[in-house]
Amino acid sequence: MSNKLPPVQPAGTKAKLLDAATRLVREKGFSSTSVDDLCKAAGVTKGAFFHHFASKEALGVAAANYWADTTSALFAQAPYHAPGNPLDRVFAYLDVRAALIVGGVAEFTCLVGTMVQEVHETSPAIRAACDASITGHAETLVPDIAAALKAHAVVGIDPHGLAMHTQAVLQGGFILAKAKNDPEVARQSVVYLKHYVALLCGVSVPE
Amino acid sequence: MSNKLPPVQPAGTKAKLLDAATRLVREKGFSSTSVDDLCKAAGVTKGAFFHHFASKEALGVAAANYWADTTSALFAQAPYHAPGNPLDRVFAYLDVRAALIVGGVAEFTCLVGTMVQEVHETSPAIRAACDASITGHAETLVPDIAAALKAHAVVGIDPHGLAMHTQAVLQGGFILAKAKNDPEVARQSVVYLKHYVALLCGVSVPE
DNA sequence: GACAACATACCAACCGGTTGGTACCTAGCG
DNA sequence: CGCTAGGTACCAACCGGTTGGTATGTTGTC
Repeated sequence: MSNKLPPVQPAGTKAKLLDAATRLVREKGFSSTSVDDLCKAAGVTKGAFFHHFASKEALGVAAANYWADTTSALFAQAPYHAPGNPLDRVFAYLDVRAALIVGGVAEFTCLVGTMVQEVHETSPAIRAACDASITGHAETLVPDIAAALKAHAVVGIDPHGLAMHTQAVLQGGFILAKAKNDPEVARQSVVYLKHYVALLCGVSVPE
Repeated sequence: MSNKLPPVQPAGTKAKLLDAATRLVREKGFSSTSVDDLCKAAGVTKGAFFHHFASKEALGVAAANYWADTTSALFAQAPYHAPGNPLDRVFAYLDVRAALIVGGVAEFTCLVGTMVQEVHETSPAIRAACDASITGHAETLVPDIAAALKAHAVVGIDPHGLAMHTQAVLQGGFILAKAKNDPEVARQSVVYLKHYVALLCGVSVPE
């Protein structure tokens, strides 16, 4: 009956706070989300909050890292790695991204893109964590992009730059979706991006 | 010597507040910019603020409209309308946009893109004003885009959709520039967009 | 003397953060 | 084995400062 595992029992106070942050910050922004809001949403007290995080800024950094972890796990097991052809994997990635843009705006938008807008000048630590999340994800696309460009003899395009460009299109689509309160404009931008990749590689856009 | 024009004399308290908002909101975000901050930056008292604006939210709406006015005046007199060829005008527009992406992040980023991220769910009035600013600017590009597509016999592309896509690329570039604290990534995304337009129209990218 | 354009002083609510304390688990010791 | 020392996890109450907003007063102009 001895239980040597982590002493916690229900779901982890820290994780509950991080989950609450992921939701609330995307709804209201970082600075409009108060520590009290977070605690209430997570069902914990403020004492517990400051036991786990030295400051609200520290929670911001932790939330960005948590976001990087959960999204990279999501994309690692996503079905877009299946195609044998690298270009088809790139197309499949963009299809997955477009398919994820559904429902309420706060549900499909990017936590770190939202946070970095607000705090890029006031919190270097959060800014760096958000940058690491975005850039780290973009880098996972580079092998497929590089292989696709090479296979189609495309020259003069930097795979890293194109990977960052895909993230720019997604982040910009999120902003437009927020402005219009409608996901459609963001999905449409992914279609234009897919079209660009197709033209670049000299193939017709699939589907 | 009788002056029947607006009774103001120096530079306009309202305009000073709006200018301060344009600067501070891009630096710190909307909710982190307090009414006191705005007043101090504009050199006016809080009584003056609430004389001109019913609430902080009302200032947000006014700032979005002010932004729409000043940027549309800027782009109306920009040199990209000169070329006789519509496609060249589109390229020139993108060159102008890229050329504007210089200096500190808060200086070239978009006020309404920043604001709408934060308040899209909490302030419908500000959200609508930001949408009007972005969409209104995008619509000014439609005639040139439509003419360019027609001149090059491109079918299946909606000029309105492509115009919105250009704004998505710009807004996304701004976010990446904030994350990296470097304008270069935003300029680069404009280059990819220009490349897309060139491929679409079957021409080589100029310069 | 009516009215717009401010200024000054103030307010209740809320902010991030701190305090002192409690409950519980584990390690070590005799 | 019992006991205690120390650490982790958490809580309720509180703190000084800041928040958006207001009430009231003053000034200059038609």
